Amino acid sequence: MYIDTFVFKYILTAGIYMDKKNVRIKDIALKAKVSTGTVDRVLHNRGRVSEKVRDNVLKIIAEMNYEPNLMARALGSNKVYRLAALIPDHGFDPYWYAPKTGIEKAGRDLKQYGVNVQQYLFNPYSAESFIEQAKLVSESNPDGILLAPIFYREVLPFFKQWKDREIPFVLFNTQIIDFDPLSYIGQDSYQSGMLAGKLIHFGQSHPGSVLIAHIDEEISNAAHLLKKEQGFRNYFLQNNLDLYTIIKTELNRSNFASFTKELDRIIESTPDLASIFVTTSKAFDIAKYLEQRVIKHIKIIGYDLLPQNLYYLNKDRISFLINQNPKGQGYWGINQLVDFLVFKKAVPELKYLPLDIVTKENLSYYLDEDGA
Amino acid sequence: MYIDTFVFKYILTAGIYMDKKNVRIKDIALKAKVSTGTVDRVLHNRGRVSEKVRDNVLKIIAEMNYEPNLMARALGSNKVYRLAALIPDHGFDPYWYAPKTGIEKAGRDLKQYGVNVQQYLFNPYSAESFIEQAKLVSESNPDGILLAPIFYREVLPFFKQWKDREIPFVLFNTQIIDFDPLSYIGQDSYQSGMLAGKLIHFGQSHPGSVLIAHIDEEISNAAHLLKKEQGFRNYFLQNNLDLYTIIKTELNRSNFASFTKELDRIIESTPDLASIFVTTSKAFDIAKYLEQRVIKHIKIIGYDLLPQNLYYLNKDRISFLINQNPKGQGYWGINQLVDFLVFKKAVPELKYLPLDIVTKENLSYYLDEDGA
DNA sequence: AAATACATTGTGTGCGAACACGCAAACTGT
DNA sequence: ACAGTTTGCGTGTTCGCACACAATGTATTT
Repeated sequence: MYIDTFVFKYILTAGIYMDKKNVRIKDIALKAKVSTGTVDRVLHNRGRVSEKVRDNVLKIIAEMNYEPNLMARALGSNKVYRLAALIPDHGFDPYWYAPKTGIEKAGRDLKQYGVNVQQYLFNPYSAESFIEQAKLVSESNPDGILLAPIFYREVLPFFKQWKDREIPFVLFNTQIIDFDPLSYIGQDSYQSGMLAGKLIHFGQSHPGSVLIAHIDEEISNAAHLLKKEQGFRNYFLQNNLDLYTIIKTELNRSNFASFTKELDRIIESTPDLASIFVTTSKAFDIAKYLEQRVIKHIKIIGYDLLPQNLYYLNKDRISFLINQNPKGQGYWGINQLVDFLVFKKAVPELKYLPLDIVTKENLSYYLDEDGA
Repeated sequence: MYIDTFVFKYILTAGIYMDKKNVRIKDIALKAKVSTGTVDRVLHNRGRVSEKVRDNVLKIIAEMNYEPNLMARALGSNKVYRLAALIPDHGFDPYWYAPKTGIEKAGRDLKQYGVNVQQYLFNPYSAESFIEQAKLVSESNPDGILLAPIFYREVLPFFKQWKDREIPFVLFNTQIIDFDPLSYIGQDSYQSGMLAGKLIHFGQSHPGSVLIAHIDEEISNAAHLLKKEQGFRNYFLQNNLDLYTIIKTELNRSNFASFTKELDRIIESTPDLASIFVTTSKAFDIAKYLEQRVIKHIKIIGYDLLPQNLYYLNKDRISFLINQNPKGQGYWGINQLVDFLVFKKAVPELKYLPLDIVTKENLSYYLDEDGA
């Protein structure tokens, strides 16, 4: 009778049990007195196996605590997985540069597993552009899709189509629960609003006015922003900080004159304004304005590590940036697809990434992180 | 002539170049008109190869941009790597629980690569205990070692020994550059002091007194603490905040009476004390003290997500905790060893982990993170 | 009783790299 | 000149898994 030598190889040394190598299909076959082919059939519900044998094999698999060797699996199957990433072009909004790099990093890391990521970029301000690229994605018939579904109405037909064709898709940045996606990767907007509230409250011990500024050229992300606002307001409510006055504005960067004018109006009419919470990644616009007006006492909290934001962060014009980890969103999004497709693991349908508080002093650690 | 079909398989679709699968040794052999064995010899400087062939193969390797398939490599070699982790027992100091879990997570993740991690725990307050466990590590003759070298003098002979025996070792938590370790994983203490300075300054816009509290039963970590203090002080210096008075104390928890008495003395003699920076993971002791004395206006900044700290963080008695990512230190430490031993990658000799600013509102994301 | 159908189980090959082995040609020395 | 050594290179097996294919066995039919 054949017995693998390794079974004996890694036994006790000085009473300390050394984990032996993992159980293989072969070991199970041996113990169950069947061939590896049969074990394989049981494991993958492939072909037919008699009740009796199946039950026995399953029992032994459980007993021996079998876990497949993922490397051997990936090596053997040698399949190429083609993934599509459908994201906005960062030429239109620099925010989208980070997810792109995360996706690219994931692509590099996973290349050895036969993963191939193709990007499809669309104009975040044009629904037609989105539809056009989404069609291309569909036509390319990928094995999985990662996308930032910022056009709710327009994306739904694609979801339906992908679901019918059984192509798994992972969302990031914007959460949509229709047609149950494989997974959503992103930030908890409400909670990040709370966090911003905490930071502002901490930096402003004496009550005063606080401005919430929504700066975006479109309202396509409105759901996000409103959740942030809600979280922010609730922080002050829950902590009974009713001496703080919260005011709010919606600004449009495309018209610089009106942008400035509106801010002028607010500053003038709110002498006790001490902090501004910018719900989008455009805090630098406020910082620039304050710099021009030589106003130094107003603190800014914003989002995302865009170069323009970092410029003002390093000048201490922006106090904190909340990092929504956009690079990580791209990175983990691809990883979720691969976990599902290649490694056949169960993937959580919701993955919130950390809300990092970034300031001048700890910035460097968040810049070139490995996407992890 | 034999040509692999895959070379032609993944070519252009609609003008988009699809990355083909990775180059294999076989492909190189084919192009260089030698056998795979020869390519292998060139790659590993194993056996002898004529100048001419060697140069040609090297050229083609570079040309084709060959990258070995790590999975195939690990699968084939089938070696068991035994790693030793030499860390303090968290029974003596709960701080060490997190690194332990990180090490364990890494062990689980890497088990499939034939990695086996054995822990050796020592009493962080006993040099003898450390020596004893370090000896056990040496005797077990591991393939690699991860350790928190908190006893400087005592660890040096072991470093020498391991270096002689060519056992790579990675340090975390405490940086020691003698006998050049493979890598150091940890935090930048100076920078974290700066960060604490920023936070306290932000929360205390009106000048006042600030207390630096070193709380530890031993001074074994003193180098750390001093660097933190230095960074902290330099924040105030560099920003010309000379209206802030920085005072300092060293407290000892083992004697509760004197601990309380010293704090009483400071509080009394410093009426404008507004913030306390605790350089160790024992901020909860200060929080408890302030709670007992019903003092609410003094803000605390501390380190590390110990359960006791979290208790006071959630009660808003501690404003912020700087997370030194102890779990990540363990996790990445093991990973460095594996990258070096198993995957034969180059590993950075210094890896600083992010200094996360943790508050009640973003705590949850740092608690059950995957160690990444 | 032989032929056929179908249910069940076993065997063999390939994935990419590592490495042991082996064999021929080119040297070496006496 | 011939045995022995060194040099230079090719072959074959292994790792664990997936999957195609081959080979059993059992039941039903003619």
